[in-house]
Amino acid sequence: MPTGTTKPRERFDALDEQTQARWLVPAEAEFCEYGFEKASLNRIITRAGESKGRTYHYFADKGALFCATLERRVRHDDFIDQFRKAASASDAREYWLELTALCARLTKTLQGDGRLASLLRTLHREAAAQQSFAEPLAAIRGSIDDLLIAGQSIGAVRDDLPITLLTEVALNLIATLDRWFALNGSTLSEEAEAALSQRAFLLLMAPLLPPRSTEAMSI
Amino acid sequence: MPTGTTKPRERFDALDEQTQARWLVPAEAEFCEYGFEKASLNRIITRAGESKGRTYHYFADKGALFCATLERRVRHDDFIDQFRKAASASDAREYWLELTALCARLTKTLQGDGRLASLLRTLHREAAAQQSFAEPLAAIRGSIDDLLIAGQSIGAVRDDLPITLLTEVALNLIATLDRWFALNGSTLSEEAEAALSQRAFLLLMAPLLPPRSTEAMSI
DNA sequence: GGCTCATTTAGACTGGTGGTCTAAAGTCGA
DNA sequence: TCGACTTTAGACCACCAGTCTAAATGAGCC
Repeated sequence: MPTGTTKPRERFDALDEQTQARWLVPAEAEFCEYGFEKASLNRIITRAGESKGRTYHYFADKGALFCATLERRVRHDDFIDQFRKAASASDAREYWLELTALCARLTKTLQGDGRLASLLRTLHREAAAQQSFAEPLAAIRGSIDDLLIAGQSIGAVRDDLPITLLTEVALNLIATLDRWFALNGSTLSEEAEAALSQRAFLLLMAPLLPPRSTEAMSI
Repeated sequence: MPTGTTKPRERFDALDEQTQARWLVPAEAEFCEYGFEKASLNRIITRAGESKGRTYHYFADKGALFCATLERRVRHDDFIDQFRKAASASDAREYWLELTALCARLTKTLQGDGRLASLLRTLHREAAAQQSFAEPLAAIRGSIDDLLIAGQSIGAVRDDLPITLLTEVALNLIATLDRWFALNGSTLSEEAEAALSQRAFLLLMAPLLPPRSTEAMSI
């Protein structure tokens, strides 16, 4: 490493968009096709028409390239607004209606952007990818934490279990539903899938709602 | 390959237990420490004091070795009984009590056998591992399908969503809970963890129960 | 014992991996 | 024009999973 003033990441961010795309376009294609571990950095470099030295000058490692690729696709600004809106709901009904809308929008976004969906699935499946995306991921978890805490304060979300556990459950349920529809959606008609997808939201809601008395009894 | 009569797997199964252990013991240690992808077959072979030729004579590939390693640890006979018992419950209350017991037992088993827990977590996390364990995994999914269908017939389990979706959700919830406790359990006292773990079972139950009317309304 | 033929075995070898290193080329202020 | 620093190309490294060849071994059979 040089005198220590600039890090690969800063150097890359300073590049103009077009130059950045030289790596990010082939990288996205590669990561979408092969996932993280099986993606070949050598192949990406070759397809980018770049050299190894230059590549490692701008990226600390394979994970940093994946991170940059994912960050370019992800546009969370709009979602943050909807998060805030849901968090400021004044009763349980409004809260869950907002979350329903948010989820529907997420679904639509993923359906409209196959590349993003693919990268996110890779992120969810591969531990190595999660590691390189650790900070953004922690921020997302934090946002969900906040959202659930807001839900608790109006009685929309159970408060008999640790927040981080609920967040983990919610995050993994979303990923599970997404994956199931990605695998099984093709066997359904367009409308059937939409209807089912809406109903499947109940699966996400159910474990987050305050428990019913009958459940508590049975333990 | 030889005349085609015997396959690597058959050859390995024909070996006596002690000889099998020459591979399986170091393989288990390696897979537990590094997971599937990052485990080094070369290292396993070296630690086993075996040669590459002999190893590939008994195992088709790295996945086959992982499969054999996992199969040795997994003792599902006893669980099958409990599955059957739950499936033959005559009302919802009995059904869920049985499942509670089954889950408690699973928890205890995993706590008592760290190696098994580690291998199962690897299986859940890494797609490549799942691929080599595909048939057993399909069998497990089938068993859960059956269990849920039995639950539906006595009104213990919702029937407004595809069974395979419910199974996937259940399987992933179990894995999520297990992982959360593996990561966060150390910060809890023994009793607190046990109590919490029992309460967390509600998270698994909730999405499987027939929906309450208020939920259905809010959609 | 010998002969034959198939199986078993050791380990060199292959084409790939992510990542490092060196030395040349470029850049820029004085 | 010099010197100091940054950027760049690509040879190189250790290691990977998996293949291949040629020697060793073993089982029947004479």
